Amino acid sequence: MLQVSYIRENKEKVLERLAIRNFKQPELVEQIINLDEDRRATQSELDLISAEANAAAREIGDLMRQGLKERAEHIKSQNTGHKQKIKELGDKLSAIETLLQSELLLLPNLPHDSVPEGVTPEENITVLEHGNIPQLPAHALPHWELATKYDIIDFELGNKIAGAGFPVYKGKGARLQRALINFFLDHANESGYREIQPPIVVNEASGFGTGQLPDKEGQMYHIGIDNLYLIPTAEVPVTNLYRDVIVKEDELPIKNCAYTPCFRREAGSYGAHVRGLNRLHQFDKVEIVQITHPDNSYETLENMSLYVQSLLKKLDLPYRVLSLCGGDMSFTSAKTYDMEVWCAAQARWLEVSSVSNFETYQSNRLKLRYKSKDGKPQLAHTLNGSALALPRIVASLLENNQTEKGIRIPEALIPYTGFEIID
RNA sequence: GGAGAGAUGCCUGAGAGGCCGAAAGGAUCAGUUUGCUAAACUGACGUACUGGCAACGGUACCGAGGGUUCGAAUCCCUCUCUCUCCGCCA
Repeated sequence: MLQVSYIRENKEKVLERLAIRNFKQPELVEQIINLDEDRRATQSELDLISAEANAAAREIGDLMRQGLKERAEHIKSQNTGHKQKIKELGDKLSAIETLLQSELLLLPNLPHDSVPEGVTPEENITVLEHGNIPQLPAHALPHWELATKYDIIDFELGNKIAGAGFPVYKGKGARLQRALINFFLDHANESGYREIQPPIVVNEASGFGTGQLPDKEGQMYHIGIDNLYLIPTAEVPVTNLYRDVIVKEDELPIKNCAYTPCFRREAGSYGAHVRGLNRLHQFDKVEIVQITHPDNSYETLENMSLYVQSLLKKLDLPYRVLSLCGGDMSFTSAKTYDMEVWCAAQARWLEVSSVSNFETYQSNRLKLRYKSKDGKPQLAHTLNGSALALPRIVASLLENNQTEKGIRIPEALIPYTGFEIID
């Protein structure tokens, strides 16, 4: 959520930045500024009357204590209108605030100056490509056929147990999952991320804190009886650890990571592009989350990008890095890099990570601040990234590394799997 | 699922209609002092909105929302959450 004071003082800049992301309702900015003015006027009026009422009450109290009951009664009779007025103004104020709040929620984050203009994914900028596109044998198979061939992932069985999008991993398939999780966690730990094991259900307040609620309500599984949501990403619980928190400046940066299963309803998805592991309702992911000083967040974003790339290099996966254009970035992001891995048999790039700087957009909602030794509390910057999401990594490992003898496991992963080939 | 207790500042915890934005202790920060570690003493020490160049003011906030009252952290109602005991269970 953007800060009203910032919008008020930088109206032109806000409009210009929103245009970069092709935002369709620029009139909201004007409305918000007007509402804010209204809010402040009402607030002052209310403050003034409250001050009068407080003064009168104090005087009555003093008089009562002195036993001057008559004079007290006199003042009482003179101040009968306050209560009514305070109530009216209070109601008016909260109505304005509710409206203001709901309009603020409709404004996306402002893209950073370095974010490319554009509307569609085609306008994303390829920052770099790394690795060689593998040459596959004549009868190369897509991963969902390989999964069946080697009996490592069973989509049918998942259908029976839960439904489409809930695969069952078996044997070496299951061990590969576990290996990847440990591989990712170990590397995150080595890079200074503290490991967190959070709840995988969250309450409403947490959903609001990171912005999944109210807009993405339909994308989360909701446990009605207890009013809890299955997390769509570890970002939600791990970032919400710092909701309503003021940290000390010298504690920054805060680096946390977590492995969790992630649950997404993916309502409305269908078609060939979501076959196999490409898009699931439940998947595993290691997430990295940082809270930084505003001065450092873009440097941190670059470092997080490099960190994710280092994982892909270790796994020998050809990848490219995209800088998302304004129109393709998520609502809450100020700048996002997507990492895509080449899936050889499908012959397409698949997104395996998304690294974003949210600047103060999340922290404003979370009320996540830092305090310098002398200064006032300031909003911190939050960043996160997948490091990494498993299914598409598995898909590309299967497709890219298929040989006559079986699926070759990359060198760096063998200590984790305990086997060199899936056959 | 049954019964009970509770929710106050960074933490512990007092406060039971006005003198309460809130005692006291701890933590933290600044200073004084002692040779170091440490201790003692002094001072500072919530957040948000808002007025003002500033000094300094105003308002709100004691889990949330309502109510009673001239006046509510304190009384009443509703809700949420936490804890304890019993039951069930990994």
